[in-house]
Amino acid sequence: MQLDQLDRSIIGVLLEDGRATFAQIGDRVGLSAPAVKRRVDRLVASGAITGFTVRVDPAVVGWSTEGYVEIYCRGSTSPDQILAAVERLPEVVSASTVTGEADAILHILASDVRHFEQVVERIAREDFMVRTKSELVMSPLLRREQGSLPS
Amino acid sequence: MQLDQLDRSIIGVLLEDGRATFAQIGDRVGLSAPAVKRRVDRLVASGAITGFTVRVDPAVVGWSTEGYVEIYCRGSTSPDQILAAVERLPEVVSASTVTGEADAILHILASDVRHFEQVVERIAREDFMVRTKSELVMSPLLRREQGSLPS
DNA sequence: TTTGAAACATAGCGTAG
DNA sequence: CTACGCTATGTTTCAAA
Repeated sequence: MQLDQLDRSIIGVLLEDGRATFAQIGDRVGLSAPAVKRRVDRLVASGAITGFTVRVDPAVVGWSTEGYVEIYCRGSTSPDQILAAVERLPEVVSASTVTGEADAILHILASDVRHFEQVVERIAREDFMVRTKSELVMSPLLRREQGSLPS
Repeated sequence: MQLDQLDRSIIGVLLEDGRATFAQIGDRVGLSAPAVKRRVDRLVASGAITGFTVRVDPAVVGWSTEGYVEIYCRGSTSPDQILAAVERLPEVVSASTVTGEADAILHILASDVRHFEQVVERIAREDFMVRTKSELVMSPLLRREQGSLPS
């Protein structure tokens, strides 16, 4: 789907405040509330907006340990195999195949270091896995996952 | 702040649907709408909930290139210096100091590979920087940033 | 928790580009 | 024909009892 400038402005407002009313959004982008609603509905239907959520402080809700795991797989491993292995684990928050030495990077949230270790062990036991390399987060300096639009 | 089981259930509902009405949340957790509102207000005031947003498909919106950059700094570099350097760059979506060889991992969204390269170059020019190691995302397999609660 | 007023969402309809 | 604004009605929010 193709977004025009109005769609992009609306998404920009919603990224800042996902509960902004249609009238508030309309004031900022120059449309009436019903017009904004129609566009938001269309953005949701088309998949440009995939959902509405809250941003939560991970430490407060109990995800106090965070880390990245690079995984190295056998040459014959497909992305689908990796996905099938990680999507069962709710602690895996994102997974992507990457260029470079590693085959994929996983982002993991766990309740403590022990829990993190258990998750890594379960991943390491997959039969396509050659080795893993973990990096535990010490201080989260910046966290604005998907917080703006390209200029 | 300490969360009880009700708070955790409310956050769970809001993670799935950030626009759920207080009455809908109440139905699922067993409270009246005003009672839910009071709790949500308290969760926001206490910082457990840091905001409301939309989830957006990064590709649709123009962030079609994604990558991770490990940075290696001089021994004397403080986390604050790293933060100061990256928070100016809107393309840096998260930054954390980590254990292991690298000092920090940055998660970056860019509009294309050229743009990504420019961002990495700007980071590399910081005077505390020794070297960087980039991994470009090929396929995003899984993306549920902060999508659930610890069990 | 209930209540009632104000704000909001949302469908229908007419209009302009 | 698509997208807008306006208006009317049902829902939700929210503060006070």
